[in-house]
Amino acid sequence: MNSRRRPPIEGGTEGAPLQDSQPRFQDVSARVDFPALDARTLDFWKANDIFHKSLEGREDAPVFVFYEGPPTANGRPGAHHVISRIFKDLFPRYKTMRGYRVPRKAGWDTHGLPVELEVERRLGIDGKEQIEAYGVAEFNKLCRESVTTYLEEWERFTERIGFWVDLDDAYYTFTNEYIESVWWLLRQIWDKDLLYQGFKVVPYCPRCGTAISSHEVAQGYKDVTEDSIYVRFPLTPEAAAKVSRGAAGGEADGELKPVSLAVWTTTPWTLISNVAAAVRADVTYALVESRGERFVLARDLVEAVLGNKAEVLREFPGSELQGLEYAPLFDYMQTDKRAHFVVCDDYVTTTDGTGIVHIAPAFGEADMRVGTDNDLPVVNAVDTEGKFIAEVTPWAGVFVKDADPAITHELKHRGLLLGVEPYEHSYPFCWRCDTALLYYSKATWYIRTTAIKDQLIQANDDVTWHPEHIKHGRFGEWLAGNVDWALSRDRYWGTPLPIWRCEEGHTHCVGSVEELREMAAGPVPEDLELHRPYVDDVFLTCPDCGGEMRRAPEVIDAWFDSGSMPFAQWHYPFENREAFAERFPADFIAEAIDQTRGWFYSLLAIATLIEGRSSYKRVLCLGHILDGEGQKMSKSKGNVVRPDDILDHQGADAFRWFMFSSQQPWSPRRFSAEMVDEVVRKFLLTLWNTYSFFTLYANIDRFDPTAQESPLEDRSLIDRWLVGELNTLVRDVTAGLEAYDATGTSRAIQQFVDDLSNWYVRRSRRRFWKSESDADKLAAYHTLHEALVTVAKLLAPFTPFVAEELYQNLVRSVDAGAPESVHLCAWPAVDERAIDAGVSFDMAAARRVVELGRAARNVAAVKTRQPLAEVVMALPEAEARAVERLREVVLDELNVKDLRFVAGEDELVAYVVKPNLKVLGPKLGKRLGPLQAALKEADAAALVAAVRAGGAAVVRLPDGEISLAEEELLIETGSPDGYQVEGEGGRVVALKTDVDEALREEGLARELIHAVQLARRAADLRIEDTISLTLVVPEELRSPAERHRGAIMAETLASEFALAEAMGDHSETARVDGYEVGIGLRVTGTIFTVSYG
RNA sequence: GGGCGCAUAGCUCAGUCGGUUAGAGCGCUUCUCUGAUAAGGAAGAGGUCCGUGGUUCGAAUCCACGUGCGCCCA
Repeated sequence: MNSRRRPPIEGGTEGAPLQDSQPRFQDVSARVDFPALDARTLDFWKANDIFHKSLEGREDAPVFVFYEGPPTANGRPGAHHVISRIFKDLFPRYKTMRGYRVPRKAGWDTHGLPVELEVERRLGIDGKEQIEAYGVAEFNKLCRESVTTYLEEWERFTERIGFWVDLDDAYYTFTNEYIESVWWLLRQIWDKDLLYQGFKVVPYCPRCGTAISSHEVAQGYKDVTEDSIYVRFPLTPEAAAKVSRGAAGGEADGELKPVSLAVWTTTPWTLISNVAAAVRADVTYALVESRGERFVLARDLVEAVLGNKAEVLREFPGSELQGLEYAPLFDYMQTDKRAHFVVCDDYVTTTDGTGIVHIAPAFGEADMRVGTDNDLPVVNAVDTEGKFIAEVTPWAGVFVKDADPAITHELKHRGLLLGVEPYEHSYPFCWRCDTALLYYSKATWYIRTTAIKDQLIQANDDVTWHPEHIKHGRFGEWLAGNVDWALSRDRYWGTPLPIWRCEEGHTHCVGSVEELREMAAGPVPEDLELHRPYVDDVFLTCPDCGGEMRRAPEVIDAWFDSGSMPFAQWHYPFENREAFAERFPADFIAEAIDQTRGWFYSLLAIATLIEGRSSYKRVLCLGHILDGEGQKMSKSKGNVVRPDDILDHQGADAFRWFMFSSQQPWSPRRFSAEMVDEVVRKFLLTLWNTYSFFTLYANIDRFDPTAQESPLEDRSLIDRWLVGELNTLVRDVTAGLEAYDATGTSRAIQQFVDDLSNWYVRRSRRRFWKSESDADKLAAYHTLHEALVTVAKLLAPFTPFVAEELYQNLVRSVDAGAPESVHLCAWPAVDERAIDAGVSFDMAAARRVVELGRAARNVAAVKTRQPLAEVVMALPEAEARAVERLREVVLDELNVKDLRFVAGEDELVAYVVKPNLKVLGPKLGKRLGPLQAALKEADAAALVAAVRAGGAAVVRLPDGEISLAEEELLIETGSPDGYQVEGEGGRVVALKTDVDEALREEGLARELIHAVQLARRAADLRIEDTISLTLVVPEELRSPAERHRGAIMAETLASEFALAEAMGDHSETARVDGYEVGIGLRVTGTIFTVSYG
């Protein structure tokens, strides 16, 4: 047993063999307070301006361009903001270490409806009328304040999670400069004649008198059951004749029977405004007769609508119906264009109704589009309060939904009603007042993005998407179905639409403040605020007619603001033309997946309109955060995890590591404090303890990594193994991050740290303990130090705080010339020469047999503390040689005295033979089944003997014999007497389970040692305390205790040892091998004053 | 209602080109190791690989349809 020196613990200095009183590394407690570590790291970064140093002095370095998708700071940051901000941090940090200059300009999104709603809520007002009564100037002032309410909290949060971004140089979308750039962009679009005013059907709340934005509508969908009705649209005689052509009985009686289109609708009140009926060209329709009347409807729906009595007279494609005219049901409304005829459109389906859809362009988005495509009039019989207008005499002033029964009754009275059917569907209601929304057409400004659809698709082709499927999936299809961008909003707090119009109808789009001043009819205040209401007070002189021009009242969609950021963050083109040129387009952006139709689109669309290409080359889509039960986090459910709870307890690195390593970034992830705890235990603490272990012993031995070297080729196998694994890790993590794979890389690092702690350090512990300071010990220190330093660098982008802590202590404390921060270091380079496939192979082989041996021990129920005589193995030759080279490791791990190999596993096992399906499948086909049955019955040993002898195994099947070669069989094993065998994949490990008297006594001695150690701990002794040990043992344990007296004393630090009849002070009792043992301990001194021979 | 995605152990996730007994971690039970560790090791219990049908000698894997969930759009 080696004599060994114990490390001094706090205060244990008397007589310590340390000559150099200064430890080189700061002592590291095994206990760690990550939030405190975060705080001191943040202080260090701030005090030394590390972030800015990572940008300075790199003017010649290639630029890696990152765009910050601006969050809105009118609410507190939540757990879901953590994920995007840490992914936005990971890759810029990595690229910085790869030598790039990565400027990171922060940004804040400040406009939009959510901001207004928040202010409305705070003021206790509701709706546009009340805002105007309150005063737009004051209202907008509050909006401006609102978006900065939580700015400080956001900034603190951003720093706290370690997101490095330049907060001091942030862009805000509400500044005059930003707005001016947006105006310039709109002017470019205007000049291309792509900005126009049109009609849009929007969801509208008739009670609130306001349009409802789509995200508000989404909150208000409910499943309701309403009466739907089937009505007839009587075809004109000419149309009826065309449809009836060739139908049996059509001409027979000489007189043409009337024919009606069968039409279905869930909103009878829209029939007043009907202008057309739509069919689908490629659907088969039928002319049918039912109870003496003739109808046209989709063939597949005949039975569902009219029952099985209907007789089909004729079938024809929908395209045949195109253009046929019918008599309008109501004539209250005049039309200024041709109306009331059949059109074809692919949006018609045959899942409900009749396959013929009634079209009222004023009341449906699809209807509006069909109307536009077919040049139909827009007829609107409803006022802004949702009531019928005066022309609709019977129901003038009645709320449309309330008129449904009367309209239905009227149709029935006129013989136009075919039936009424309750219909369940989801319908939107106002989220504020719960009134059923109406779809309503409304004048709106558009960008004609459809004109550049092909360019958009082409621009998207150059973008790399993570995950890949979004590119041609969700996003690609969204682009393919592109509709014009509805740009205007009838609101207050937003970038004002820079369009002025005179009474003659001339319009002008202003592209700069300077132009505004030039065109203004009167003086413009020097410090004009470009928001409403101030900008509304600026009138221009019309260049065409000299009349007074007033600004169109709308503001623009806030998505246009954020999508303008590549330009507007620089006040481009009025300033910073170079900065823009250098930083367009972005190499990388990252946001949550819901931005596909938000920022990802607005960025792409605006850049394509202006520059003809995408403003980002690569985009990472992030999934949403769910709670521990997989429910969406929402304030109303109260299941929101506050980031501070995690940051204050587990720290930022734990939060980050969880996000990186738990799931792919784009999958929705469950999240709870418990899950982060697991990350802390499994990864951060494992790493920390390895680090703590290193500093403890390195300080005792005054190890200086800069003083001496340990050439790799002179190091032991396990050192070379670790260095090889380390370099493999560097290679894999580098390749992974180049491919933007955070999950695979973080998992690889975690696996390495596990191997480092639980294999390398555990196996090497005694090398650090031993008292001789030889080359082997030095090599162990170098190896562990290199591994920890390299891991710290690899971790720097992932867990920047703990990486910094390790680096400062492991590198900076011994090398003042090293870079000031781990984040200023170069990314580790792979030393390909250190990757030795042979060494990896050897260690993997050794670890496999150790696992098999441990399994065998457990199955045989022989404690590891009980030494065994031998382990016998049958391994493939290369693995046997590998295990031989690592003989000592295997012996120690398995606690056996000897290791030997046998040539063939048949010395150790009984066989089971199975067919090798991969080989036999293609050869035998359907005969496989019978063969499997036959092999179960066969004499396995004989078959194995036959094939091993170089021949073939012959198996009898019902349809004849079959010869099988060795490679066509799989041979498995089972256990002989006196041994416990475990086998797997052609490897067999047999542990000799017989225990002779000497082994038994040695085992008992180890049991005694263990009992004494437990007693030491129970008595709260320090590690370095030496003791006087008294044992009271039964007769059966007397011999082991005496025979292994030296080992017991050495292991338990006993300076005196006696076997006694009765116990003294500090006595404990323990059970050893079923016997009661008394243990007496008395402290006699410390290790440092005692030596062992 | 439409588009896209996901679905494997109680939970979180792997599973390569279609192949033999579907794995890991956490949790649970039992055992074990241990004076760096909040750890480590072994075994056990726990599986309708969402369902149905198809292709194939063979499907968690490929195809079709369906169900559930998420996102986006209605």
